[in-house]
Amino acid sequence: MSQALRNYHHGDLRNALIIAAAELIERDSTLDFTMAEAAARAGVSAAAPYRHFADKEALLQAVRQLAILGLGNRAAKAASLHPGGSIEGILAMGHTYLHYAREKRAFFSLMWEDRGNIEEIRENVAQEDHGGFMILVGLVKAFCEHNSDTAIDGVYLATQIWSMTHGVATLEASQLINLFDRSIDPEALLDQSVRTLLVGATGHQPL
Amino acid sequence: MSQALRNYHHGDLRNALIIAAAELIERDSTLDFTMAEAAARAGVSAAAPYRHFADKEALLQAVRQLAILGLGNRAAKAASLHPGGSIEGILAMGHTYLHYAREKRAFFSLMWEDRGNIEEIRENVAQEDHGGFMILVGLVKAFCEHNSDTAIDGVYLATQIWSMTHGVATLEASQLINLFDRSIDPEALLDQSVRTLLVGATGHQPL
DNA sequence: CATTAAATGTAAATAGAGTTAACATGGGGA
DNA sequence: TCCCCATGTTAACTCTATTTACATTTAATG
Repeated sequence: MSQALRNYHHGDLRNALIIAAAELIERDSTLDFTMAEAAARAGVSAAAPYRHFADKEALLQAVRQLAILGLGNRAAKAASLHPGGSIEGILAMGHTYLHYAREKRAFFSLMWEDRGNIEEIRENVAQEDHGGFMILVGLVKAFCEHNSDTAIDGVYLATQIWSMTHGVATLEASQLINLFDRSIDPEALLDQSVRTLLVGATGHQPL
Repeated sequence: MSQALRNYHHGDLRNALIIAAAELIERDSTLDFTMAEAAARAGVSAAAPYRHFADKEALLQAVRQLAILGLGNRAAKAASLHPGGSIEGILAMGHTYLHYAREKRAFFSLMWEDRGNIEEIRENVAQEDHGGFMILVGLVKAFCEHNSDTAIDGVYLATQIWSMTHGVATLEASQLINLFDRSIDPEALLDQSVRTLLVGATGHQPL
């Protein structure tokens, strides 16, 4: 099977549906596209998707993988722009996260949405490095090696930083980050917090 | 109008619906109760709710207020158990938050869900102190007065702490907080992070 | 190469949920 | 007391997900 104008058998419907769904999510900035519209966009009938996905959640799950990969790619790109072991690389990861959360609002929320099957997720997600978390761990470890004498648990510290970053991103998405002080700038607040966490962990002077 | 067995006119349907919805959310730990079931539970027909709420989102909004108040009450209670200016009070707020997020999963996610109307939310939310944020601000300010010479922006520092706490709570809810290290304990990680943020802000020694 | 089972599409039906429309009731003020 | 309006009711209506029964290829098999 080659390209577009196939009759009856599409040839690559599964992927076409994932792309169609992603486009609709992108277009409307919401997750409530209809299966029928995704199917139509892929050029098939409304029932066809059910040959490839058990239900809408299964299709969303596939899009979720895509979204997580997308964030991971951005993270990798951001990290590559800064010298290893530098704090700038770590801060850039945070900025990338905030930027993604803003620009890809619906995809971002899709990522953290309720999904079932803990263990299955755990596997998928771990394989994909889940949006670049291991990249952050690498940056954190490198930073600590350059800036601390004592051994530091990179995963632990990275989890602290991720939590902070995720908190800022989600509170901003809920329009609550500057509920009581409109002047608060998410990036600045995050940067400062991350610096503090790094200083606290390494025991060094302010950066 | 007095109590229960009213015919035709319910008497207090609006509140009865809010309670019914909250009960269903509590029972199923999910937000997808049906309007019909909420109505039935309140003893009215499926169309009756629309005399009091424009749509399901409006009913959810009312429940959301309740949830936010509930968290605020817990926060107030937690704060009252610790001496003013102590770090224990601040840490207890975090524990309360994590506990609420676990115990009232659906209510918790409802709080941060997409809702429209930014400015309206801002008003409602600010009036209600949004889950006890101002209590946290008070605790933080008191702490800083006891532990620092320089002036500290309490709202800013409290926002950092809230972000951290919110990040831990939401990542835990998504089962991601210990994705790469199953031994991570959310409370411990949060406590440590909050201490670091406080130390960083006050410039004092580790607590 | 013909046959046929498995995979993948289609159209039409089903079912559940939100929401609206048209009508009913009854409590409270003029 | 009477009438209006808020509040309920029942019966549609619409939109979606999903299933069922049937159609068409593809591809493996003899």
